[in-house]
Amino acid sequence: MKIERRSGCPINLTMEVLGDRWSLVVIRDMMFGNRRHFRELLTRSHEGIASNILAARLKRLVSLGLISKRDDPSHSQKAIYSLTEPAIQLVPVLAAIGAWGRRHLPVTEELSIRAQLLEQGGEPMWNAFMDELRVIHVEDPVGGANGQHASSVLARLTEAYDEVRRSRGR
Amino acid sequence: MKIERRSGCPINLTMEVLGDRWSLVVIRDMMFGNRRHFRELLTRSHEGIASNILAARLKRLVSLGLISKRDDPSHSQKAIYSLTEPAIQLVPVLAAIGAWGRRHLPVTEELSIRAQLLEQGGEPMWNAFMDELRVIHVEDPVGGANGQHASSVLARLTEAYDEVRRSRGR
DNA sequence: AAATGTGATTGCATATTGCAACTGGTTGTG
DNA sequence: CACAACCAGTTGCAATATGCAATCACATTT
Repeated sequence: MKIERRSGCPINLTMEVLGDRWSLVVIRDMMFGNRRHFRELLTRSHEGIASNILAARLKRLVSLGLISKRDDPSHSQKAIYSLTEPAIQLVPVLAAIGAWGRRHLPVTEELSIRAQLLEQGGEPMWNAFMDELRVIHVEDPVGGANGQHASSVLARLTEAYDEVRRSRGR
Repeated sequence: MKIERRSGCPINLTMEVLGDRWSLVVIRDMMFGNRRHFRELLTRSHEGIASNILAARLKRLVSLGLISKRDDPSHSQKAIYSLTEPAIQLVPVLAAIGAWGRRHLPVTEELSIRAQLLEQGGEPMWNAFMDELRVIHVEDPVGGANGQHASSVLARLTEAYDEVRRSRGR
C-alpha cells in the first residue's frame, strides 16, 4: 500500500494512514469489542459499515502493518484479524479522541462510558490495557479471539458498558 | 453542517467530524504555525492543500464551531480565522497523534521536533499551551494573529523547529 | 495606472464511498 | 445426504469527495 508522503510531519503522516471515516472505527471494534472476524466486524458494527468498505479497510490496514490476518484453525474459511504492536500503541490516541468526543459531541451514555473510564484510568490503565492487548492479539491471537484469556481492563470496560445497557433496558 | 450521527460513540462521532485527510492538518497549522489567513494556510502549507479544499474545510469547520472567522481590521478583504475552545482542547489529541506518528511513520527530524517536545512536556505543557492559545485565538484574536502576545510554549516549539532547520541548512 | 495581495469559485478528471445484490465455498443439522 | 445457515468477501452502479489548474471580483500598494 502506497502512502503519499506529502510531508514528513508526524500529524500529516498519521492522517495519511488513519485520516478517513472508517479505519479508526474498525480498530476500535477490534480493540474494545474484540471483534476478530469479518462477519463480526460487519454485523455487530453500531455504525453499519458496508461490506466492500470493510474489506478494503482491512486489506489496507494489513498492508500498512497495523493489523495481521491468519487462518482460524476451527474453520477453514474463517480468518482471524489481530492488532499489531503499532495499532496497540494507538490506545493513548483513542483515549484522547474518546475524551474529546465525549466533551464536545452529542454522545450517548452507553457508548461513552468506556471512554470515560479510560480517561479516568489514565496512563497506568492504558499501559495495563496495552499489555492485555499484546496477549490476546500478538502472543496468542487464536486463543485471544476465542476469549480464552482473562483481561481485567477489557473486562472492566465491557462490564461497565453492559451495565449501562441493562439499566437503560436492552 | 450536518453530521451524520451513525452512532453516539465518541470515537465514531469524532471521526465524523475530523476523520478526513485535511481537517486536522489545517487545525495543526493554525495551532502550531499561527496561520490565521487563507493565503497563509494555502501557500505556507507543507503538504500543498488545494485552494478549493481549504475553502471547503474552513467553511465546514466554522459551521461545526471548531474555528471562527472575523474581519481583519487592517484590510477590508482579509479574514482572520481563529481556533475556538473545542479546537483548542484538541491539543492532547494532536500530542498523542504526533507521538504515535513519530514512532511508527517515516517522519523527518525538523517536522517532528515539535511533536517530541510536546510529548516530553506532558500534560503541564499542554495546559500552558492551551492557555496561550486561548489568549491569541479567543481573547484577542486580532492581536494574536499579528503576533502581539508573548507565548512561551509556542515560542519554544517554534524556536526548536527553526533551530533544526538552520542546523540542516535552510 | 499597474502590480500585487485577498478569499475564494469554477470546470473537469479521477478516486472514494455507500448500498444492494450476489458469489463460491464450508459447516452444521435433520 | 440434502439443505439451510454461515463465511469472507466481490460486483455493479450511483452519488459524493478530492485534486489540480485556471480564473474571479475586489482591495491595497507602488
